[in-house]
Amino acid sequence: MWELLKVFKALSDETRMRMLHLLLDGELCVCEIMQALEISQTRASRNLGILRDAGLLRDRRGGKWVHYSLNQEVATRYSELLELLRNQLTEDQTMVEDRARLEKAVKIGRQGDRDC
Amino acid sequence: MWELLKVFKALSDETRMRMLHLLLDGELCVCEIMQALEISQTRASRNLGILRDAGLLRDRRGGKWVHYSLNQEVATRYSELLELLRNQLTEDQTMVEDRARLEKAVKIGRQGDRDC
DNA sequence: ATAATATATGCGGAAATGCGCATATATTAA
DNA sequence: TTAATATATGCGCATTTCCGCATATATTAT
Repeated sequence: MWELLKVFKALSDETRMRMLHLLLDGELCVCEIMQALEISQTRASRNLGILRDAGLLRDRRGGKWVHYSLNQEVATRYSELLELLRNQLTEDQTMVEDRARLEKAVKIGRQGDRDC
Repeated sequence: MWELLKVFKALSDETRMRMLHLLLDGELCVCEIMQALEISQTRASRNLGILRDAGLLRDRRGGKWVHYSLNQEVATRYSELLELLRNQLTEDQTMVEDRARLEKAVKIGRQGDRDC
């Protein structure tokens, strides 16, 4: 019960719902998410950490960047939840805008560019 | 998005998860739920109201009692969520105990007993 | 080595949440 | 009517949550 409760708590926040929705389509780094959602670095990092601690995301460092993606094990156990997010949110105006900004988003400070 | 967010917020609380789980098996009045969960009347009423306001429950007055049950329209839209609750919680020790207490629970003050 | 970039985190304050107490409201019984 | 029962709610307080600021850490470039 506590695991499911932690998952619901993690999902009960607009910022985190938007993050998770973007991550349904694949791995992203923190700076891409900040740009897509137009939020501060602190806010992005904190909320991604909450989703990770709830078991929904995993992270992976690649060079300067930390990449977040769905934790497949948990994502499978709660696939109904993720489908719900996809179905109910994809058409939402906020999500449309998030995805539009994500397309334009760039990993900042790319001189060097090793290991994106 | 706001509707789904409200649903997640409503579910992100232990008391409300337990209530909803009991209500998966059918309509209950406030005093039955207080007894099953061993919580105060205030706490029961407040949290049932939150689940109702999130659209998950409907209420119906019958005599002295207010009966809460799943809002079928919304429960259908979010059936995946309810299935998740059922699958992940039914075996949980807390839920087993809640159901045991519910079986023994009685509508208090039954002299008269009109309209249960 | 130093500098620049990307992310995480301690701290503090503002806002939201959870809940008990007392009380209000609704219904029924006498 | 008054009394008893079932539920809802205003208020206050303790706890939690959210987030910005400043700063720490990690990595890469020079």
